[in-house]
Amino acid sequence: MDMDKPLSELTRNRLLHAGGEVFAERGFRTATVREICRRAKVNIASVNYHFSSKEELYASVLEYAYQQASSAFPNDPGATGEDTPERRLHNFIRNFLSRLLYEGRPAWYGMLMAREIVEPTGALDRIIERAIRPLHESLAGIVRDIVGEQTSGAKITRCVLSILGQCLFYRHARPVIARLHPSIHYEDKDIERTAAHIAEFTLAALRHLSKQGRKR
Amino acid sequence: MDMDKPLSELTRNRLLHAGGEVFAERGFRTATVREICRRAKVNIASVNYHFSSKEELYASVLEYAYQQASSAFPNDPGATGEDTPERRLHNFIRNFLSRLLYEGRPAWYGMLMAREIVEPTGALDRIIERAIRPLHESLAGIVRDIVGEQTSGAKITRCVLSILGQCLFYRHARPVIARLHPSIHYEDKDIERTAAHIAEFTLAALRHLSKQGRKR
DNA sequence: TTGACATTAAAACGTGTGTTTAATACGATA
DNA sequence: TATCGTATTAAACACACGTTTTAATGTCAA
Repeated sequence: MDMDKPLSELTRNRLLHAGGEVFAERGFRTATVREICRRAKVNIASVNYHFSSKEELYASVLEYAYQQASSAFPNDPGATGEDTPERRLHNFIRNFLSRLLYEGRPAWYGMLMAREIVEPTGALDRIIERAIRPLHESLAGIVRDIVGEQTSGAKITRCVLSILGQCLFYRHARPVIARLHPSIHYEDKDIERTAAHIAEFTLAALRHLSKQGRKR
Repeated sequence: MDMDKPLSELTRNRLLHAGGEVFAERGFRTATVREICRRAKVNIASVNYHFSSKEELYASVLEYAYQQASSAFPNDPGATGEDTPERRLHNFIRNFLSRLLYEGRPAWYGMLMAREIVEPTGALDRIIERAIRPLHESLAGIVRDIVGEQTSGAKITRCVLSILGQCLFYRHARPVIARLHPSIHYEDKDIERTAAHIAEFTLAALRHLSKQGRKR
């Protein structure tokens, strides 16, 4: 989408796109309507005309980003019935990381979700039901397939949180990681490397739990 | 410290304490000087008189909280030479979690640090050198003792990030976890339970890596 | 008691924010 | 072309923020 051609674009769409960028970069609170309008090259009153309020714009951006993300990054791309649970776990992790760390339009939702987790707004409940809970359940299914049915639900929950925590840390602590470990990058093959580590670390833990479960 | 006895307290200390609370709850940007002064029951100009600016107050709060935290939660309490690396890891995790999740004065630093990680301010570099890097190195030492000297530094770094990510997730995603898993609480024995899980999960992964290392 | 300095307080300042208002422009239709 | 509904815009509003200013008050030593 070319921002230099105002005559060919609808104002509303431009606000959605600029809003996606700015909210993803800054989060809801720090993002300003003026910055969004500046990027969209529209008058500041347009936000209230088209969206009523900054909050409604944010809600609409979330909806739009969700639609975009659903097709670009499905939750469980490996669920073809042919992959092993181990492979599905690895795919899940790589997929989730890509959403969080990739910097382009389809990544808005991942970034918006990561921000919402640590800086909750009124939209948190909707994001939980729309994205986080399904994510959690999908991952829980994979974990259960690996550790077996004898492992308690509470234990599986803990494992899911451990996996999500590892992944999200690379998003949330990015400035810190950049300072402590400049060799860790965020291009495609680095995301692959990160996913491989998390998958290996996690699989080892899950196999241990699987054996633990079988001892009872 | 009793906020209802203004005559017995110095204004500066009251601002430090109220600032500690508000910055920990809200983060630097969202915290307001007016809220801090309201809690401290002092006039708003006092911040500029005693601390020059909101930023200087923040920096002083960090310093004060750091002093408090250093005695209450030493980094490696198990380093008496008698504990096994496995036990030291468990102690480290429990200790770190306590800092992050316990809600009382000594926890300010952990909470401030957790916030700074996801919402960096000008104080980030200082916090990295003061707290995060030492934390990282301490943990890296423990990890190395478990996996052995043949494991690469890069791999150890990844493991450290995996451990920190698991712990910090409970802090950063607290509102989400509260909604998805209301049975996960944050009292002392719950922190213990969380630490036990993370330690078990992590030890299993590290033992796997230890064996991997020995195969080469 | 006086004077110097420190501290506190109220009011105001300067700037930024999201929102509102009224005027104008635009596009479609009769 | 005129009319009407919609969209856009500039200016203003109301409020919040961190900071400054100024005057009053408190404290302490001589």
